[in-house]
Amino acid sequence: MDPQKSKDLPGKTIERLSQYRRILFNSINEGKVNVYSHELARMMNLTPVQVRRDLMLIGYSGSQSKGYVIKDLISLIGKIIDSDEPQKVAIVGMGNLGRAITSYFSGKRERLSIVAAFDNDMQKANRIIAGVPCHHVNKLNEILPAEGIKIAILTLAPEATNEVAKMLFDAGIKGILNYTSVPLTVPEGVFLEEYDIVTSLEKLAFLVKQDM
Amino acid sequence: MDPQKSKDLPGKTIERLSQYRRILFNSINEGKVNVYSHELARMMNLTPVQVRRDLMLIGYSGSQSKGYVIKDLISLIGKIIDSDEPQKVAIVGMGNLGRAITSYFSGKRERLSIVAAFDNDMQKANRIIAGVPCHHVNKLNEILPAEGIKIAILTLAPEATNEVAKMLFDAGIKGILNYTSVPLTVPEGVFLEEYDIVTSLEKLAFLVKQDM
DNA sequence: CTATTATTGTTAAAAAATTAGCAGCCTAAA
DNA sequence: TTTAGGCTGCTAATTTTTTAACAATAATAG
Repeated sequence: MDPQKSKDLPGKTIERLSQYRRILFNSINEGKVNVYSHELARMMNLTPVQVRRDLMLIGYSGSQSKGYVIKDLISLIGKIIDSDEPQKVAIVGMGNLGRAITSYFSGKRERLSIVAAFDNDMQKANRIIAGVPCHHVNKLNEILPAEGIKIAILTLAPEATNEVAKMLFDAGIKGILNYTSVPLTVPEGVFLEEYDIVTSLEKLAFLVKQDM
Repeated sequence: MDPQKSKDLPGKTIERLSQYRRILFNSINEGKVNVYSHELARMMNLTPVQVRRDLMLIGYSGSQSKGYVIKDLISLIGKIIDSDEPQKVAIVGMGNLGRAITSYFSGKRERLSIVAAFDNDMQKANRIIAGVPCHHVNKLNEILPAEGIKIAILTLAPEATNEVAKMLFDAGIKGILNYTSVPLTVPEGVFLEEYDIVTSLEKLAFLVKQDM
């Protein structure tokens, strides 16, 4: 596909591409070779039109009779969303949530892996936690540039968030996945994804309440 | 505000209302009484226009000179998104993530609290974990209706997800917050919020890569 | 060989969410 | 008093995302 184009893929399409790929890995393992848009749609809980449109945007063509060739599609999605060299990720804050996410990822992906953890608790420094070496936060400045880490996951206490975020920017971080309850402001050129559990739960509670 | 109206508040506005409220609690604690749209916007990392629009939608009016009265705003948001009686939540799957979320919530909110946990590991049944009584999943059918639980958080292994989801629907669950990597399909009348860590991280990695 | 069916690819329409623009109002200073 | 400045509330425009509609195409059955 035209590499120029992938720059302006809609954000939502990127998210779905990541999910298509994972779902399709399962299908491959089940021995499937081809897939129709309506099948993929049902697996992902979308409409077939949306699937076709997403695939159109990335320039992938299937056949009218057989649908899409799963392994080709997986490979194309990889070409678009994966980077050439593996990307390293740091996680900051090794409380319950930090450990949960780290061990969830541990050894799961090779192109995108958590290679360093940080915490402000001296007890946790210089140990391996959930399979990842843990350092004291004051080492951020050394380790991130040295390891070439550009992406960080934030799972720390609200009080510390802003201060640590600043350290991350100084250390050259370009992408932040913020699981704190503190809304972050990032400098120009840094990407931010935020997710807040309480918000989702309150929204859900609202919808359920309204419906009664 | 007109109760009819709150039915069709945009989803994104609901999410922001939940966040406004939490941010405003902090402001109150710092002794602030009034807040301007641009202040609230900066705290939340939004534009002032968006803040004003959200507040317009819920029918709240501030004053041109003082902005909004924080405690009134908090109270109005509560009237809209909270339900009259406290809502009970169950969490299914007491692995790392399940425990992390549970202990994060433990005792934090009164109107919305996790009151029961479930796991398919017999070892975990009939114990208190992260402050919440844990049962075996085969008790779902008894406990959820008995306790009047309408909302469930899913933090279990992918293999088990679909089967357990079905049990939840049968037990009368009306809202599901799905943290599994399995996309769910829910029956008519059940609300679904999904969030997948891997997707966010892959999207972020894509954006960072593209930017270089 | 032709008609039928089911699928894709794409353009166009619709819906949802954000952003812009500005009238009107309050305050305070001149 | 009058004027200037800064803020809200709202309508309209824009952008983003989803959905609809349908021509084109391949396989299949008759």
